[in-house]
Amino acid sequence: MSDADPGVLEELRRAGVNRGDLVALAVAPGIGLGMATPDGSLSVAFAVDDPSGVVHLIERALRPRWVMWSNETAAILANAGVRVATSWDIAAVRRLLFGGWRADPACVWAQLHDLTLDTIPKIAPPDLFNQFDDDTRDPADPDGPLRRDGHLSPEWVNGGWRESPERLGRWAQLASVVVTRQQIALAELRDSPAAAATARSESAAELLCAELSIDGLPMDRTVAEELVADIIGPRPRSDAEAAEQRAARDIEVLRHAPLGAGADLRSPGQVKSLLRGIGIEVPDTRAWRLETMRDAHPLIGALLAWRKAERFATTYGYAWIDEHLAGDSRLRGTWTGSDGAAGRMTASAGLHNMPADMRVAVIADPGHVFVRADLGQIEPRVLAAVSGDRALARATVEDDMYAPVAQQLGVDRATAKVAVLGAMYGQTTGHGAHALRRLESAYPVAMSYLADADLAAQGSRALRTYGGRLIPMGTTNANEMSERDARGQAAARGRYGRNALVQGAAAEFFKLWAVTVRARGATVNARIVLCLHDELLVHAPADHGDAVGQLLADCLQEAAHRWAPDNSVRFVADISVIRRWSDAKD
DNA sequence: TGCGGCTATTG
DNA sequence: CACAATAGCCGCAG
Repeated sequence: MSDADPGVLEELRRAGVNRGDLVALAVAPGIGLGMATPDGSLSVAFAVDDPSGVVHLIERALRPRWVMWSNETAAILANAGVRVATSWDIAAVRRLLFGGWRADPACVWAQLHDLTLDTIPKIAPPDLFNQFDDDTRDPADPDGPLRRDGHLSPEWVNGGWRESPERLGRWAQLASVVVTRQQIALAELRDSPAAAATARSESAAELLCAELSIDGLPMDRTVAEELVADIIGPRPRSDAEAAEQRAARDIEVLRHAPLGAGADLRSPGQVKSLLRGIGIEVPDTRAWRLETMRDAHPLIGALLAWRKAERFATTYGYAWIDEHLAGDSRLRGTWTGSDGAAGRMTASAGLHNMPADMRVAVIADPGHVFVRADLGQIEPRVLAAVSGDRALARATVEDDMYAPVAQQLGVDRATAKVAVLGAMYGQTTGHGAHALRRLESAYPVAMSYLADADLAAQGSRALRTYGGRLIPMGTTNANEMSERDARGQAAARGRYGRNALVQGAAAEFFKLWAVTVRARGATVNARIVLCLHDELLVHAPADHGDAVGQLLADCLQEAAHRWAPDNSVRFVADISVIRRWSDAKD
């Protein structure tokens, strides 16, 4: 650790930095570190090999809220083993305020300074453009981060900010300017009083994402490979052998076809022709459709089995294991805190859509357990909370809220469930239509909340979730399509908007729960290893298994109280302590 | 080579 | 077979 450390801590103290105060941070390993406070009381920059070490020191002494341009900073810290408690993630807050996906510094800066996004300068080819570049520079500060037109310099944005300690200091200063403007913008959202709280939990979720990407999901390679072998056979030793296995799988289906009828089973069109050859006419060849005609011809069953094997061969086979499962028995993907639409967490490497069969290979380390918890009926409970429907809220006192809803509607439970889900997804036709009318009279507040969202989205008007996240509604070019198509598109937007408010609020609540668990679990070495929309998988020392289970339940109540302070809606979770993910009962 | 369509998996 | 996502392969346009 550098000699500068005690000094910098003193400087923060002198500047009056306390627990939870905003301190903007820019780090570049091997170069240095810059820090600044929004009120200008502190601005430091110095060279240091391991900036994360300095951050760690300050974190232990003061625990400020670290302002970061994006979770790249969180990743640098976490890679160095430094896990800060709280942050203000500028990119995450930008997505909250303005929706969409783009959140790079140039874009954030422009938007908060009322500059149009299409005037953002792009990086120029070095030799061609240098002569013109001078025109845009600020004569008083030619190498500075700001251009005369107010935009950030593309040279700075594209890595120039980390070239020297001085530049890191200025980069942190700019971040501290941005955070103040973001706070003002959040406060101006009068219809979304929760927005500032959402900004903090979404920021913490970015810290969690950086850690999830680094930690990975415990997975036993031997068990995973055995499972793959059971389904598609042993690992091929050459490309030729792989092709042989592939052909052998194809034969198992094609031997049921009329003599000479060949088809590429990977081509939906050719499969349709193949089926026509055995007297089966279908609009598409999806599994649920073929399942209903399994008895019609032995080829159908063979084809469905082929599909399952093919899925493992192409997506979750040996190549997937080799690419994503590291030597330390961790399956790693890249996590993002908020997708473009409704704000759910997403992950690559198939972490969110891994076949359930693969869960047998997700095994806790020796001496450890998984504590798994999944929220029960999260979307209808969230609907009750965000719409403020007292009648629907009363139903949430039950573990199974569909039971009282069914009683209220005078229908059976299955019908009630389909009706509620249909209302949230926008189904207006078919079997659900009758029960939907009953729903409207029993829960008018919740149903009109959904209908309003539907109507606004149909009119391409942007929406905000309960937590304040903007759901932008793209306008489609209606004069390029028929009247019928235009109506279909509007209806699709309506369904999308209706669902986005429920799914989006549920995602925000889930993240608040997750970051609460992250904060409280640290003291017993409990680490979240998977977030699955309404389910948390926590890896913890076996001795603490039951305590962590209780902690997950406590954190849920804490999150519920902070998120919807009137406590009218009850949230429930199913919690179990297990050694393998597949041991959880569903 | 890029992209829309189809398919499968998860919540 | 509604809402969301990631991911692979095929077929077609350029």
